[in-house]
Amino acid sequence: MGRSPCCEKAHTNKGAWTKEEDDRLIAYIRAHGEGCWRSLPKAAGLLRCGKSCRLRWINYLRPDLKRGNFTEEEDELIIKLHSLLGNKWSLIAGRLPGRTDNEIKNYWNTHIRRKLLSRGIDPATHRPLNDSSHHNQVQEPAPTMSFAPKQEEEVFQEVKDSKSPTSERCPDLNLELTISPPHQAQEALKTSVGRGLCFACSLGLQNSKDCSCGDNGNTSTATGYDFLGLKTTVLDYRS
DNA sequence: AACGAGATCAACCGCGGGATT
DNA sequence: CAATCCCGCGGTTGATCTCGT
Repeated sequence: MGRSPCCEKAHTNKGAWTKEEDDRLIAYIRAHGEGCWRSLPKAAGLLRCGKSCRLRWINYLRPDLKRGNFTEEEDELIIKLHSLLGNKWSLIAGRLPGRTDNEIKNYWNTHIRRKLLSRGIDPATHRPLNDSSHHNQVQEPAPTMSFAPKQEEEVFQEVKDSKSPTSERCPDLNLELTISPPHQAQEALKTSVGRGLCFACSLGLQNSKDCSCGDNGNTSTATGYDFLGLKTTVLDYRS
């Protein structure tokens, strides 16, 4: 099926953005809002393709970007999320306010990969590098991931729907742990997340807005569910 | 000071998939 | 239902920066 090119390549600039281009894009989006990326360049007087404008705005010009170094907490959160979701950078970015998928992807490839390797952990599988049980068919659940019974199938479905490359690349990475009988899930939650703390607290992010401990006392229900943003609105920079 | 190697990150590319016609 | 449009994603590239020699 033929696909029309995203833009008239012959008349578009490429490469690094100039200050003037940035200013034009910012001014246009301030006045008209995001969206209609295909028609935006012409309307804004930019010789760029819509995709390029979108990327520039999302990854660099958005006012709510955090920028700066990643904190240790963010590092650990990214590692945890990657162990569950694989290279779903946009999903991971959705749980890190002010961070973009591109930024996280770059950070993963340049910093975290090396960090995990130095710990003797395979960044692709999140298993010890010399773990011979890697190829076993029967797996133990990952130690820290568990979901409340009520929502676990939804969570599993989301991961499954995402056609996680992790599960294809690493069939041993046990995503099945999300569909355990209720009592197992509860027990796993108590032991792995720790004394009924929510996932955010288990990562040391007490009092963060992702903390669901205090919601309604039903900590175990809120945890994994909320963790993937299925109960609460997934953080969305576009909103 | 000069150079090369490695690290970093902004930007590009191609594709998948939902929405629309 | 098929064709097309458009958005968004993940992988990759290449320019620039940093550091060691």
